[in-house]
Formats: sequence, structure tokens, C-alpha cells
Amino acid sequence: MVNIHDVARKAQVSVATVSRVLNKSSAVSFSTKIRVEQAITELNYEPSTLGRNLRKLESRLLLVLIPSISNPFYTDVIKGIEDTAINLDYNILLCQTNSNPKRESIYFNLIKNHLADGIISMDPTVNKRNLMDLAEKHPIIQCSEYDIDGSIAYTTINNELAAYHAIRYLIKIGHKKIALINSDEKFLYARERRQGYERALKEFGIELNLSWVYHAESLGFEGGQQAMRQLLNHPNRPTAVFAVSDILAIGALNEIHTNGLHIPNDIALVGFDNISFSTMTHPTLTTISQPMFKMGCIAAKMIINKIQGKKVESIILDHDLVIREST
Amino acid sequence: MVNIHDVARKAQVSVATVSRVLNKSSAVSFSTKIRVEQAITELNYEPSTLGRNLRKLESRLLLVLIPSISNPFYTDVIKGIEDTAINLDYNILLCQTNSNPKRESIYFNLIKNHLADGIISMDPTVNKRNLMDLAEKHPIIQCSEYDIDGSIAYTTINNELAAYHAIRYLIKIGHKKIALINSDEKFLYARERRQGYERALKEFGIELNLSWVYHAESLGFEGGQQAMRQLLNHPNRPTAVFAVSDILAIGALNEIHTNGLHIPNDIALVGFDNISFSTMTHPTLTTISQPMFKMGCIAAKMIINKIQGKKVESIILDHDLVIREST
DNA sequence: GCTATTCATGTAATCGATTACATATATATT
DNA sequence: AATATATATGTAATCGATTACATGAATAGC
Repeated sequence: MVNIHDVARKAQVSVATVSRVLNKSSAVSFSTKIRVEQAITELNYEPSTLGRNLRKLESRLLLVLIPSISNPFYTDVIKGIEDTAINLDYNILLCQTNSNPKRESIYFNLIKNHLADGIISMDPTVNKRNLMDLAEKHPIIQCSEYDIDGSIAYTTINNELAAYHAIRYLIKIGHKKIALINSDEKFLYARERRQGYERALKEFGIELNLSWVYHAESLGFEGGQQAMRQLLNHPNRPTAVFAVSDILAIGALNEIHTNGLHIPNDIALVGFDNISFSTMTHPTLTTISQPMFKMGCIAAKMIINKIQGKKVESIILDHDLVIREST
Repeated sequence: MVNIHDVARKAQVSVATVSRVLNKSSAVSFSTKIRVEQAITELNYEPSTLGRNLRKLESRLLLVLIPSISNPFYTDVIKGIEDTAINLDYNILLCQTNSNPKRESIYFNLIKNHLADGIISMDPTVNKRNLMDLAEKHPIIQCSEYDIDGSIAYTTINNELAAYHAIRYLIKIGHKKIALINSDEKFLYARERRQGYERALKEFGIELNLSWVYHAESLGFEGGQQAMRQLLNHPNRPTAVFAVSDILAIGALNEIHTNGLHIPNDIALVGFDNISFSTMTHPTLTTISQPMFKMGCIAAKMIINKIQGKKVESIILDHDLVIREST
């Protein structure tokens, strides 16, 4: 493999001069510059990023931790991260933890080993203690999921308020019997969305019926189906359902159809995330839209600022209620 | 940052001995081994992968080129690649080209720069000429999409045969007027699936009606909707539709519903890929299932073998016709 | 007890770049 | 013309590891 010395020899200059031409770091006379560039072309030389990074003590690689790419919510966030990162000459390493602690530690080692410069964590299942320990020595920010009491900067939406808006809307169009399909409340977003649900009910004088609050066992379609199955068997069936993710909502929608009921006449349905599938269901799904692409861009900017030693502040983004046919 | 010299000093040995302990490469006496390990723990030392990789001239990073992670087909393939790669101590860098040549060249540079050891390309939009040039000097294999005449090893299914099976099945259940929603035929898989479509028709003595062959303008839902809209306006409406991807099929399904027609009574529908959403539609979608996870595992094994200088052969995997409610 | 072999460890080169510092030449200033 | 400054280039240290080779000590074989 041809290296910088070969180029230097061919162009009859020192390696320093070659490096200067490569990095435009200081003045090189026109004639030698041409000579060096010619040598580079003739030898088909490509500088080794490995050597460069070792010297500069950086990898220009960003780790993005997600539970799984199968959830389309992450798709657009990642697009935002990638766009921003590439523009600033960083590449991203997408890491699916599958909520597996062993995987997690592999990826944590990557940053300890200097193979990555920073981490954007979007994984709610990550070990918070380990993450915070790591954040003492390495640049880390959280995206979408975060810790209230942690010292790690984050960008997210106001989950409590978003859920509140969804429920308030259901109440305003006449619903009083509103169920909640939540995910596991070990996740902060699940706790927050539940709080928003409860606040809206309280504010409109509707009593909280705990038997209408379900926790899905999985985050896939089946989770929504299972939860809905139980809600449909409830002696006092709700007239509206708020699911904390579109995937759960779509599972619920499926189950409602299987039972021959009509949406929204028999049951109204609201999801969360505004994934692209939510326009392909029948009826189309009313949902809360998060600014996913923007969130990704901001997360990327935050982590790069952090890597460069700047101070970063957490940022809360706006959400929207997207009203479609399911309500 | 603490380095190998600090450890050596603390343990009162040479850096070579520390490296030996780290890599278990040759005998180190029990007592010094303990001393070194203690120093490592006390100093909280983590070896720099950058330094190691530079010396060993490898990065243990694999590039995976995909057009976009938004297509769920890739999800399981990537899981397979990742599982296999991690077991063999490689990490994967997921690269979305978004069919953007500039992105592509960024990623190609990564391997020229030795920041990655090999490439698995799943991108049908990649510039074939560039890829083949690169393959002369670097380990590259193709997954799912490939080149017939190229010299690059690949793993995929038999697209022609899969399409043939889908169409033969439609014919056997009584359909004669069968439309094809294809994607752009610049993609090899599109050409192959069309060949399978034509072979099945020919074999059963059904004349090819070119006005029933559509090319979707996008690979998203809208592509399927648009194509279906045109098919529904056709004076001689087909009774069955084969779409070359589930996403297109779901778009078509939506359009059929919008027009008040029944699936499968008015129109039968077959997709391709067996993405998880294909069980969530109403009716559920008959489709061709590819062994995505397995394909990913094999692709990863192939590229790692190639990196290690072994000879690799292309592998064709089996597909299945999954019959559901839409036919 | 002397030589041959094995074992444990150290020294220094190496991977491929960047860059502080040194030096030589050309140009500007007086 | 003498000095000051700017420009162009080279030398060598450095980033953090691995490893070929050298060396000294311990053990085995006779």
C-alpha cells in the first residue's frame, strides 16, 4: 500500500510538504504543490485515516444507540443525525442494542477505546448508571429518551404535554371513556405520557378508571393486539383508545377490525409518532407527530458541540396533533 | 489519557510485556501478569483501538450500503449481518446512500482510507462501474442485489423463480388477467421478477398484455397507489395484481379500498418481501418471503472470509410463497 | 559441571499520518 | 547595503499500540 513517504519520494519533497498539500495547512509554492499532486495521482495515493486519526486523537465516528431499527420512528431521526453529521465530516455507527446488556457493553467499549468520539443514545433500555459513568469522561447526549435527574444533556419533546393534548382532543370531541395502551413504565416517556393522560382527565372532571390502563407486553404489533383484546372484553368498553405508539395503535386497530367493530364510530383511536404506516391503515390514524428529522439534526449538532468542548443545553421540541380518520 | 507506557511504568515492566498480557500472545510469568493486570485496573487503562488498528493495518469495521433504512426489508438482513459480525469481532457501519452518488463516494473513500475492512452492498442504485473498480483492490460482496456479469460474489434469492411461483399460484387459483406493479427496471431484481412473470404467463398459454405492466415511480406507498390508480382506470381491469414489494402492494391495497373494491373478490393481491406490516393489513397480504436474517448472516460470513483472503462463492437462497387473505 | 534448550522480558522498529521547530531563501524596509 | 520579515521546505518527535529480535536467567540433558 502506497503511503505518504512514497509520495514524498516521487515528488522529491519531504513528507511534511506532502501533508501540507493534503491539508492545505500552510503555504506551499505553486510548483511543488503541482509536483506533489501529480505524484499523488500517479501513485493513486489515498491517505490513511487510521494514521491521521491516531495522530489527531479522534475518530470522527459517532455512535448512535437504538434498541432496534425495526421501529420506523427511528428512521427519520437517524436521517437527521446522518445528514448533519456528514456535513460536519463525521460518520455514524448505528448500534442496535436489542436491549441486550452485552451488546451495550461492546458499544461502550468502542468509545472507551477511542474508536468513537461520542454517543447519541436513543435507547430507553440502556443501563442509566453505566451511561452516566461513561458521560463523566466521554461526550454523550440523549435523544428522545432521557433522564430527568441525570447530568446528560438531551433533546426530546414534552411527552406529558403531548399526551395531554391527545386526551384533551378526545374529550372535546365527546369521549368520556378513554383507555390508555401504555408501554412498560420503566421507560420515562411511558410515565410522562401517562401523567398527561391523567392530567387531562382530571382537568375535565373525568374519573380515572385504572382498569382502562393497559401495559403492552411487547412494543410490536402483537402488543397492541393483546392489549386491545383485553379492552374489548372489558364489561364497560371504552369509546376511545390512546396508544403511546403508532405500532401499538396499528395492532389495536387490527384487533378492533377482527372483532367487527367500526373505527371511529364504535371506538376512536389515537397513536403516537406519526410513522409513515399510519397513513396506510384503514382508517388512517390520528396521531401525535414528533419532529423526528429535526430532533436528529439537533442531537447531532449537540454531540459534535460537546465533542468540541462547547457547553450544550438540553432542547425541548414541539409536537403536533395530526387529526385523521380514526377519530 | 493513560496509555500503555503508563501501565508499563506502574507495573515496572516494558510496554512489550504489557502488550503480551493484553493479547495473551506469548508466555508471561504469573507474578508479572498479576502485577500488570493490577496496574491496568488501578489506572483504569483501556487500550486504544486506533493504535492497535494502525499497527495491524485493519479497522475491523464493515460497511453496509443500503439505499435507506426506511424499507423494513433491510431490517432483518441487517440484524443477521450484525449478529454474525459481532460474533467475529467486527462492527458494522450502516451507510444510507439515499441513492445519492455523493454519499456513495464518501463511503467508498472510507474503505480506500482503511477506515473499513470491507463492504457489503445492498444498494441497487450504486454505481456498478465504481463498485467493480473498488472490488479490484478491496473486499466487497453484494447482498440481495447483484450483477450477473460482475466479478463480485453475492448472496441473494432466485428472483425470477420467486416471481414465477407467485404468478403460477395466481393462475392456479383461476386468474388470467394478472397485472404487474414493477419498480424501475434499471434494477436487476426488477428485470428478473418481470422475466418470472412472463415465463409463468407463457407456460400457461396466457398472452402478455403490456398495458398491465406498470413501473412504480417511487418505492414508497405512493408508488403503489399511483400504479394501482392507473390499473383501476384500465378499460379491461385485471383480476389480480403482483407487486414486486410489500410496500408497493400495501399502497395498491389502499387504493383498491379507496375505490370501494374488495380484496380478494374483485382483485387479488400478492406482494414481495414478507415485511412485518404485511400481516397488519386488512386483508393480510399474500407475499413471497425471503430468508432475510439468514441472508444477512451469510453476507457477513462471506465478507469476513474475503477479508481474510479466503475464496468465496456466491450463494442463492430459497424463498417461500406465504399465502394469506389477499388471494 | 558444562552445554543446549526453554522461558521471561526488554529494546527498538514499525504502522501512517501531523506538526513544532529549525533553517534556508526571497522579499521588504530603512 | 544591512537588517527585518515573510515564505518555503525539511527534520524529527509524536500519537498508541504490536512484534521481530536480542538478551539474560532458569531448567534440562548428558
